[in-house]
Amino acid sequence: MSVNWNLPGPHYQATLGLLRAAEALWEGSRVFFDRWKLSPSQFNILNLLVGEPNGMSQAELSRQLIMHRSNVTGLVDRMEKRKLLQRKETPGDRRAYRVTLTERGRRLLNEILPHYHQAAEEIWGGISVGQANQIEATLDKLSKTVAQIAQRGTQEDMI
Amino acid sequence: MSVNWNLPGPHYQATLGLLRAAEALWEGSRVFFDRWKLSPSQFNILNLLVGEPNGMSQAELSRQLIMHRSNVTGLVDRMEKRKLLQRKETPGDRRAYRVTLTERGRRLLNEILPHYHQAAEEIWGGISVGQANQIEATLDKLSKTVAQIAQRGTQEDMI
DNA sequence: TCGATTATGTTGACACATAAACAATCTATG
DNA sequence: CATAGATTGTTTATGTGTCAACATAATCGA
Repeated sequence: MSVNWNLPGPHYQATLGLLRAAEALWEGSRVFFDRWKLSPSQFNILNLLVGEPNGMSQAELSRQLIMHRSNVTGLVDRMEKRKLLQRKETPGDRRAYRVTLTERGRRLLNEILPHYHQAAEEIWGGISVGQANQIEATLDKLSKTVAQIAQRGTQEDMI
Repeated sequence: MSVNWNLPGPHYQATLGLLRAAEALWEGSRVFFDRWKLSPSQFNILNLLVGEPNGMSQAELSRQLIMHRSNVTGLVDRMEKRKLLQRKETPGDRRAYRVTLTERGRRLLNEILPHYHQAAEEIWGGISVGQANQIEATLDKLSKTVAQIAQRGTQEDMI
């Protein structure tokens, strides 16, 4: 008895801190966009669509935003109700919509972007672009590893 | 006309990447805990309570987890229904509960922890403890800055 | 061309999160 | 002591997210 079960490894605290920081960042962005009654996802949709004059299908949006199709339905519903977006029919495909920015949506995005850029500069404060990129790269690697590990647990009955 | 409005600063991409990584990490932890039908928040509750033989009030939980009181109600409801937790009355305070782990909750946590520790080691892979701590520190600083900036926007009508 | 498969969007059931409003209770100050 | 204010937990409304099931429509292979 009393083998070294459950002993936290050296990276245990770092992982807890990482997840806490990730959550704090996400929450911070939520509060930031609250001024304009937008969620981070809604901002991302505006940001994606502004470069697409022909719009995107909801399925494309769900892939870009890494979220389920069914969630896009509700997001687009609410943003369409606020007249930030509109659904147009897709020529040659009677299933899909083209979701495009309205003039009102474009105006809102242009109102937000300067604040967003300024916030981005402040967030990184004294950190150099090189360092920022390095942290981003590390985080990106970490995210991919996490995704792999997480997936592995759900595939224990593989062939 | 044509001043440098809306020009993305050098940190713009890094910020987008940072938020994307944060989201990916959070999503990864969600999928990881899914094996045990737990959400990350539920795991955090188990993890908090295991060190508190006398339990915690729901208000204390909400402060530790940085979430709204009303959310704790539902989380504790669901976990109590699964008999992972129990609400006991607080002597001397008829408003509050003491939320404590059941034996079943303790067993579940002990089942998860080894996997969690192993995942933590894998996530950080070749990264040294020193580097991990440095990244954690940087992220912590970034989170705090984000929180400040986010808050500032909601207080424009201050005295 | 027919039939199976795949793709798209919606719905319903559920979980998780916030905020506001409420009742019950505790606490501190006059 | 009395009462005004703070704290605790719940409820309701709303938004965000998942998943499974569904109807419709497109596509591809035999």
